[in-house]
Amino acid sequence: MAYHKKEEFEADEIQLANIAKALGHPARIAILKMLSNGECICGDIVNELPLSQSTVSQHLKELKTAGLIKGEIDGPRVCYCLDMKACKKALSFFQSMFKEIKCC
Amino acid sequence: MAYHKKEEFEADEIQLANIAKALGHPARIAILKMLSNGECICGDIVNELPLSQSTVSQHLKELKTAGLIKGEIDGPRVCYCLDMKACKKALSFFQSMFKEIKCC
DNA sequence: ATTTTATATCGCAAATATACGATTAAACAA
DNA sequence: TTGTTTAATCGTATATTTGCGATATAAAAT
Repeated sequence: MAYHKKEEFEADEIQLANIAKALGHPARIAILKMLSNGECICGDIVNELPLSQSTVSQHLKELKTAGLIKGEIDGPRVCYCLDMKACKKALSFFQSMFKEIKCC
Repeated sequence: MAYHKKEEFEADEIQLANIAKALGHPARIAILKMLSNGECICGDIVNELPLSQSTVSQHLKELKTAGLIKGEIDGPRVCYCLDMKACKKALSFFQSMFKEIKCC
């Protein structure tokens, strides 16, 4: 029992942790970088990463679940985009986290 | 074989992902918040979190390994502090990540 | 209607993370 | 020295993540 006590923390701590967790793998950082450079098509992302198609798809799903990206069907392809609202919120989370430190 | 392909990514992607991963649990977010509020003593942190002493110690170790905090022995206690240099670097990483988006 | 192309999902194996109690170690107090 | 307090580490159980190939699905082309 009790092998995850995550729900005992405050909502905003959980939310920030979830976003951070989604960023916690180099493949997902690389994906976000590509998206922010305009590389949006799923297949292009698959081709650039040293991972199989199914693995990349899973990473994309995690980013989508975390709310950081959105996928839009474009013919036979899927075009992914950063969700700017969510990204900005994440950034401001991090900023407030690291600002006004009163520690030793 | 090959159950982690993380080393095949670029160094800065790995570095950012490691920092994000360290932030990817609400307990560690809560710890960083306490530290930034001047609550530095290990025992105080243990008392405030709904986790056992050993578990909190593990979370502290992860934050230390990620370079986000430093521990200093203070008599029988240990005083933890944010590593401001590392935190600022992390923040600037996130900022550049979420800035200048040219996506759809 | 069939085939091709692009993406998602399933099922599984290995790796890693999370949590705890028990134990150890280190500093201080008596 | 002995005991006490504080924090780290060990051992272990369970949960989650990572990765792949195989399969399913859905749109487009033939």
